[in-house]
Amino acid sequence: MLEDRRLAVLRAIVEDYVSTHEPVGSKALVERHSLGVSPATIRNDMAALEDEGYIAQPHTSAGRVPTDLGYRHFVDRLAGVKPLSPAERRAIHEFLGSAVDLDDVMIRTVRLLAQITRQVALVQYPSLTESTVRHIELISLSPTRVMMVLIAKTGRVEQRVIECSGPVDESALADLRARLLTAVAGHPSAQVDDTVADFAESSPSELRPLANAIVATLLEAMTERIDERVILGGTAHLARYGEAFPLAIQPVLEALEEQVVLLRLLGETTMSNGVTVRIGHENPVEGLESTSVITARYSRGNKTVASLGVVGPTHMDYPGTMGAVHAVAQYVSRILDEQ
Amino acid sequence: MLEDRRLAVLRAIVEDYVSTHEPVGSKALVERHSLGVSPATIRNDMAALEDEGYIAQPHTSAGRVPTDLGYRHFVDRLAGVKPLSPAERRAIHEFLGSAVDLDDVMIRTVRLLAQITRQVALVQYPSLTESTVRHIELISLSPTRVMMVLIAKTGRVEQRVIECSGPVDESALADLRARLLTAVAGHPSAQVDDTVADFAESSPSELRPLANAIVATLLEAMTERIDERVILGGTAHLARYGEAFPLAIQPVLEALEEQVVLLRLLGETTMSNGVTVRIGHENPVEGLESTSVITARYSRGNKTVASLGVVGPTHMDYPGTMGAVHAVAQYVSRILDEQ
DNA sequence: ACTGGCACTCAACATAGGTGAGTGCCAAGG
DNA sequence: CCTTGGCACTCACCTATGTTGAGTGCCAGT
Repeated sequence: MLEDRRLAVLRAIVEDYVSTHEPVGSKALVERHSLGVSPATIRNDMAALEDEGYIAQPHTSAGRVPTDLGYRHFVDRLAGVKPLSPAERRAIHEFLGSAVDLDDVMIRTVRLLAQITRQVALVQYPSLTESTVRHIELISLSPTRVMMVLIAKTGRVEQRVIECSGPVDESALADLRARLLTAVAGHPSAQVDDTVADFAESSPSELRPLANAIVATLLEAMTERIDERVILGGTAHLARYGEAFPLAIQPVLEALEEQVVLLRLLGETTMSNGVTVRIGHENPVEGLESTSVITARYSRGNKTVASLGVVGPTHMDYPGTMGAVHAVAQYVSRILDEQ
Repeated sequence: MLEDRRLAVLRAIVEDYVSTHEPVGSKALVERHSLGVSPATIRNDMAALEDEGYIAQPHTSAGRVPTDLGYRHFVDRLAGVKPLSPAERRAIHEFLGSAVDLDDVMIRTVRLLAQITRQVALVQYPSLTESTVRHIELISLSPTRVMMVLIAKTGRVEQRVIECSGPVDESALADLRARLLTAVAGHPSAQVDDTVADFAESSPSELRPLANAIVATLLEAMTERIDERVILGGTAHLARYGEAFPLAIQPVLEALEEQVVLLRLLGETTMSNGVTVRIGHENPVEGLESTSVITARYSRGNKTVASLGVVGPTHMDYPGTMGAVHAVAQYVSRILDEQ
């Protein structure tokens, strides 16, 4: 009972602070929420909550502000995930549905997520690794440069430029291409290691160095992980908080420019269903101590392939943002299945 | 003579303001530059310069600040382009030289440019349109979905998903692929319109709708302009100016999120050699009234293909930035030639 | 347990005076 | 005609000094 009210007070503080962005005092609380007790009682509860570390005072004689721990409690116990309105769901579906290729899906997703959450959005490319080779093309760019284009069965395309030690003529290249194709096409990637080695050994000795280079590049390209790419959108939303908060945007912008950092943020998305919330100092990244990161996994078929999410100030609307991230992840999964 | 000194004063004002970011007064000017006259004389010159619109006072009894017109004059008549140091040139060459493919070149370029200018960098993808088809691959993703991968002779790769009205079996697809390839491979794009129409007409009637869809997608993909992509880097540098200046970052960040805007900024790079500078309100873009944009074209072979540049506050170091943009454009051209 | 009352704190706002960098103008000198 | 020192003036900026009021903690009374 008593414990119940304390939690209600914490919830009320978080909600008020998120909407007003100003420290909330006992009097304002009883006015805005019907708690049925007097400000003095609330003050006692607040003192207790402060002792337990859920809220803090910026300075004496100011209202209270939730701490990271307070938000954590709010997210874990007090708040649900706010579902999107039908209109929003429809808009998402239409917007993502009209994407023409994978790049387009990714770009649209990041824009969409940034727009509906009004926050910085991150989207990781789906991992499409294990795949058999559909076609390989060798293109002579200059006498000593060959470009290899690899098309996987899933539709992934990789291109690489290979340096040759000496000039290579077209007919030799055509020969290599034909033999390479029979060596790898259709074979699952596990077998390719072997068949491709045969290809190199069976090549005429004057082409041996080039064949070896091709094999090396091919194997590297096949294991290349496209899901190491993360795209970013909505950075302008950062400026909204501007100087108003202990959210100096410079370190945040700097952190978000590092692909490695973005991967780390998305990579630790643990919960396989639902959304992951990392609050303030819980973040494993320097420069993002006063931001929260909300992520979700998305899937293709029934395998989870990658993550997406948003980065915003710790005083964000958690239920709404979690709902949006969750919904967008679902819709992306659906779109990818259709493709 | 008199005119000469006035220009020297303008130059001194621009240089001081750029380095201190504070309005510069007559006394400070004579101290920092050896102009050989007294502050009173400078005051007269300043009054004249103000009448002509080159400088302005933020308020009465403050020093002077260059106007957009003042910067324009400075760039056109007074400043040279500061060449980079050998160390910087070496660093550029090494950094760009180790790129593995086109995407990598672009990404490295944008990072490099942002880093050395300490400003927001833009890089447009090179236009690689006019090109003959090297190979076309049709891949069945699901019974009613076909993916087309198009490899151009220059190494450009485009992929498209095509919806079929009914299921298509593998053998029919193999047939289409073979005939499509003979119809377009090696033909310059001008002829393809015709040969490809023949292909569609000669297809068996049950495949006619699919063949037509393929042709439509192919023609669209061939005219697709890769140079409509612009990548962005170094946005964190915007925050450095922060609240200190009439450079509210929000509108700038917003503007820079629009691909269309970025294209417009880079697209109007007129001077075929050297660099283009657009100052403050000269910019054709809303939200960038208090920024300057410095761009240069880069080339492959001896054709200019696209532009790159930086966006920064009007009070930037013009000679240094122009030198950096120029040098990077040159090095990118060189790298592209080598590939 | 809850509540009303009360003294206390302190950021935020406002007001007022002082300081100084900077200006424009002018009359005198090259 | 250009330059210069002198001088009165302006005004952003800083500091000092109230004043206010939202908010608190504590306590005695229900």
